[in-house]
Amino acid sequence: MNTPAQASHDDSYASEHDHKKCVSEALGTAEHLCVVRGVQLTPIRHQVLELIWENHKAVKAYELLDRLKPQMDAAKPATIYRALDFLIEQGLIHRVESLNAFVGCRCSAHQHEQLLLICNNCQEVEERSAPEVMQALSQEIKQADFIVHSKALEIHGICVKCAQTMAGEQH
Amino acid sequence: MNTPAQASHDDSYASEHDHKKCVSEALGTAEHLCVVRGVQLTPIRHQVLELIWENHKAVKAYELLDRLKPQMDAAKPATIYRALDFLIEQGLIHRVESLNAFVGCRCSAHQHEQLLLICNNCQEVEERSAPEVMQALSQEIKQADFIVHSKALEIHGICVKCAQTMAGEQH
DNA sequence: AGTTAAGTGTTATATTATAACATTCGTCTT
DNA sequence: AAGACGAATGTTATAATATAACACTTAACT
Ligand SMILES: [Zn+2]
Ligand SMILES: [Zn+2]
Ligand SMILES: [Zn+2]
Ligand SMILES: [Zn+2]
Repeated sequence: MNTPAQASHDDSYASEHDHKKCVSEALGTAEHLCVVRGVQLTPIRHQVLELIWENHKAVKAYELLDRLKPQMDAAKPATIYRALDFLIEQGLIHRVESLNAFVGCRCSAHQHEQLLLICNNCQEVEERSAPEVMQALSQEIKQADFIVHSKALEIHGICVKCAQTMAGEQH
Repeated sequence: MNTPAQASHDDSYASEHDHKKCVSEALGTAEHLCVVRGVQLTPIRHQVLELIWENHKAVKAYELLDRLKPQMDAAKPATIYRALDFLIEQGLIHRVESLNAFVGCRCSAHQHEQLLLICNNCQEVEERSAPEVMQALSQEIKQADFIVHSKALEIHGICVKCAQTMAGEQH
């Protein structure tokens, strides 16, 4: 009937925020946008989006496949990749190029290209719209006479929570 | 539909600049840096670096392998990946995350993290140090309390030469 | 009914990357 | 000289990521 064990375990981010709200907002926005756009958020696509939103970590396609199989025995790589293609096209998830992985997008309704801060320790991804960076980038690209199709702006490192945890453990 | 209308000769960039100079500078710098650092630019590593520098396009690992085989029949995937790992560690090449490909670095001796402008038409990659972008990025990352390990800043689109070619062909 | 387009099922394969262990070779030690 | 070592490479196998190709279903439209 429901899924009680969602935000209770090792999810560090979830321990500090109301992740159910993240999920319901993301799914609600996705459903709304798909209706408005006249595209189909089919059961498979919806399930994959939910799986991606289990947490804020970047997740691999084959890990999603493993997570989907219990609910859908017929799931194959194409099942996942087709759903991912759709979700990316609709701007509902980000592909994290430097990890070959995927993460839910919190800004589906607005501009989609964001700066991604990717923690090498916990795999969580923080999106930032970083307007000053984007402004400087526009200038730079204009100077280069380059016609932009898409941007991948990915920073790897240690997020603030992991940094605190590590500091507390003092090596 | 329209045909892709690629640049007819393989080396559009080279037709407009002295590419031999690019190569000799890149190899010279690499040799020098490796001596200074006390690391070995072995024959295999040197050959792979030369192959990467055949042009300014992002090149795939298995394409390099194919190019290496005539010179080195024993070449296997590990041969290439080990050489690439070394060249990346030494900052002599960039890994283009969004293409799973590699390109020579023109700034080996200086800072290595650059903005990459990647042409979807000709695959050439332009590096730009983009100081204003980097400055804004530092600010943004600082605000996020994030500890940076590495950056992947990749813009896809159409380079100025391809744009001109396309415009000349009047679509 | 016939046609079409989107979505999915299914099988197979292509592409990218790493693991694991053996061998070679130069250098340092004894 | 013999042995030990570490770096690089040789070699085999496999893991991980992604796409191609074609069949089938469904719903909408003609
Ligand atoms: Zn959340
Ligand atoms: Zn973290
Ligand atoms: Zn050149
Ligand atoms: Zn181009």
